[in-house]
Amino acid sequence: MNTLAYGLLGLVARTPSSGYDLMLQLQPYWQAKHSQIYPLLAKLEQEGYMQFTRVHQTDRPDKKVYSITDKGEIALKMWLAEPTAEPVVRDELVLKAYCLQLTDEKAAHAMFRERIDHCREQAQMFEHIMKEMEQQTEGHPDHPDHPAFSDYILLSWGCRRMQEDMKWCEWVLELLQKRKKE
Amino acid sequence: MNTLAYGLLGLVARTPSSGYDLMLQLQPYWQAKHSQIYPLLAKLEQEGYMQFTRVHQTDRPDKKVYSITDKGEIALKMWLAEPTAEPVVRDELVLKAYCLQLTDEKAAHAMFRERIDHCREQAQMFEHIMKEMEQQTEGHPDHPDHPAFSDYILLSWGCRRMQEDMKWCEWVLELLQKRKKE
DNA sequence: ACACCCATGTAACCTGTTACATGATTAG
DNA sequence: CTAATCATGTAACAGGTTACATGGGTGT
Repeated sequence: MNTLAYGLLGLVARTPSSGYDLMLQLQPYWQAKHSQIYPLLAKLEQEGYMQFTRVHQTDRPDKKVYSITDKGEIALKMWLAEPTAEPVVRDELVLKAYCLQLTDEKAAHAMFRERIDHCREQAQMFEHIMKEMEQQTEGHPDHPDHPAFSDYILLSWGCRRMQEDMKWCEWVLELLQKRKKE
Repeated sequence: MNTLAYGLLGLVARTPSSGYDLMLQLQPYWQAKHSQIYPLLAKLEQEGYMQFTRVHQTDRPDKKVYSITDKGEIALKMWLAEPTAEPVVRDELVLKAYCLQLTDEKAAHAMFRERIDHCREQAQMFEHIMKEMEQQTEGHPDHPDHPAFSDYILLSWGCRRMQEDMKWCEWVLELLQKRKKE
């Protein structure tokens, strides 16, 4: 049982879903490809943490809809009580930033511009989902008992991260401007 | 040649260092254990990107001090011009946050408190190094031509990230307070 | 005496990515 | 007709962690 396994358990505990759907839901918060998810789901099912029902679809391929079992829910609750691992961040841009003196202004500028564009895109995506959610639920889901509460705090996390990353890049670009002027 | 390899190249390009030292320098920005670094350095040396000299020390074990070669510097500059990969973040706390409804107040509270403490510690570490740097260089290294400029922007990155993470956790804790009151 | 820091390395294992494979439906 | 989306899977490989292994010096 690794972190990804618990992440999947957490998702199916809320809403029974197919592997494909789980992959898409998880993507913004834990990068994992389908090739990692499908075998893991099979393993979790074999070991009794999940169960699945084959759902026939006419317009689309059939799918396996996984749902959590009692054993799965117990394991999930135990995981939640365990100490949390520290986050792992691996950002190539940070390593590149350390080598800024080896680049020309143009390349340095492009590097941070690209990241800013990427972050803006992602932030807008998060914001868009949040707005949709607020309309659907008719109000701000900022209360812990609101069914969409955890979705709300996760979206906020993603949005904040992107905005902070953007700010840092913009700050670096401003400092880099000084090179030209002086 | 993977990202870690370029990260190591970037470090030795600035200051020739031992594997042990590289591991420590890299830790805050790219988590890698010595067991990954040592074989990689050997490979980079064999392929001509780095060279090393064995340095004898009386009070401590001997060390291999790696420095960059011309081939290494060319490869490094080419990497800098290539498009940058998107950052990878894997944070167990985010997955746990999605399952908040399955936990009691105490566990939820502890989860975020622990993270806040961790972030504060890290942020203080970054701030401390920044202050030391400012004293050594006698002034703010916020100019791109300053030799400590890239260290400065990396430290700022680390500091900002920790502060933002803390803010998010505190925000979640505030929202969780509502559960009790109402 | 025991633990920690410095310093380097290997081996086994787990995690995650890329590529291979299939196939139906829908949108441009 | 071509590309994208939905849907599931396997195989090979790369990246990263944990454990094993060694050994001197320093601090408590």
